Amino acid sequence: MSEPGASPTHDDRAANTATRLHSAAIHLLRRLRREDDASGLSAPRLSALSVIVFGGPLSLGALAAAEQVRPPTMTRLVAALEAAGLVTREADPGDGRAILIRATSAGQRLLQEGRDRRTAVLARQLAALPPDDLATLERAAELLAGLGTTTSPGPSPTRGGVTCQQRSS
Amino acid sequence: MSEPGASPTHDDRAANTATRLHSAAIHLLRRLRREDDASGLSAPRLSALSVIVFGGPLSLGALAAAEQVRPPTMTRLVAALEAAGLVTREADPGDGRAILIRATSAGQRLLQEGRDRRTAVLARQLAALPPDDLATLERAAELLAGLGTTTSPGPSPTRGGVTCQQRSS
DNA sequence: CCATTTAGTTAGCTTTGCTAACGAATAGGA
DNA sequence: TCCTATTCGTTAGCAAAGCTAACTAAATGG
Repeated sequence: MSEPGASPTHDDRAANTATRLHSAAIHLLRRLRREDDASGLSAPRLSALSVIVFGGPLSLGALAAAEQVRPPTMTRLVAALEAAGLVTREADPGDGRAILIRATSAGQRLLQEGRDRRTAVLARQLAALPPDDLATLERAAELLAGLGTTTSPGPSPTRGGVTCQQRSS
Repeated sequence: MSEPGASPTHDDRAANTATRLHSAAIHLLRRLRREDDASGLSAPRLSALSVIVFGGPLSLGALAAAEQVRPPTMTRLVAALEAAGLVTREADPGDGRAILIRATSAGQRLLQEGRDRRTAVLARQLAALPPDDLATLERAAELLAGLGTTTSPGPSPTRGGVTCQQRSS
């Protein structure tokens, strides 16, 4: 990038870091996916359930938007969660077209257990790091979460009615 | 976690950070996937091509291991890359069972362009960060890449013949 | 009151992951 | 030397997750 030997510019470092974060994200998720079997819930389902649990009852469209997925995809995910007894689908009293998706107590319970199991491997690896490295990753997670939400200038209000940032898993 | 109000333990912070990194990785990749169409190459193909380009000619098994994927999955990915003229498959002169996968010049070119495009969005966001935040993420990417390779105790030898750590994108 | 828009679903396709089962080639022991 | 492991890659077949296109039902609005 730019002159070899010259100290890299800010933009060069950004591009390089973007590539490496991209790679890291791919491999991190591939590793964590191995733990899915234990909970019986795949990553997309677990992620959607997480939004439902923490984001309160919400519509399918809002859920799809929060998960950055098209409505038909979310329809299928919700159907699977409903079939598993983890969420319910009720008519929205204020809008006959919309539905309200709500987590059951079983869903809340399973989320906790499943997510814990899923991240346990990573947590164990992180716990083995020296404290300052862990702090670096803590801050990195914050920064990465912030990247997605700062697309619009200004303080940006509620961002779709979902509590946001709550969503983990 | 642990006592509310008490300062969190190292393990608590590790668990918390694991959850947030997990979430960040999911959403980061979902955002970047949107850029796939431009290069015509999906994330798994781009990632595999990257290993081939930077990891030199290597066997299918080594490639599958590097990508943390089963051999049949890699067979299909390589077939797609070969059909697109991005890699070649030649017989290994030293082992009649194995094959050597090598990137074509078209593959090298496309990797560069495709990966740049794919990470451009992220790179732009990163470039907008203050230098010390960018440094934090640089270090985080290093740490995350290191997590996957330190599973076995001891210095761990060649790990499958791949240069390792070379793999970017 | 009818036209337009919006919310969700259904249908159908592609890609990616897996396991199981197989053929071919290598390695090692009797 | 020959016969059995083992290993490498492929094929076949399945499930999950993503998409677009097309549809129904409900709400909006002129």
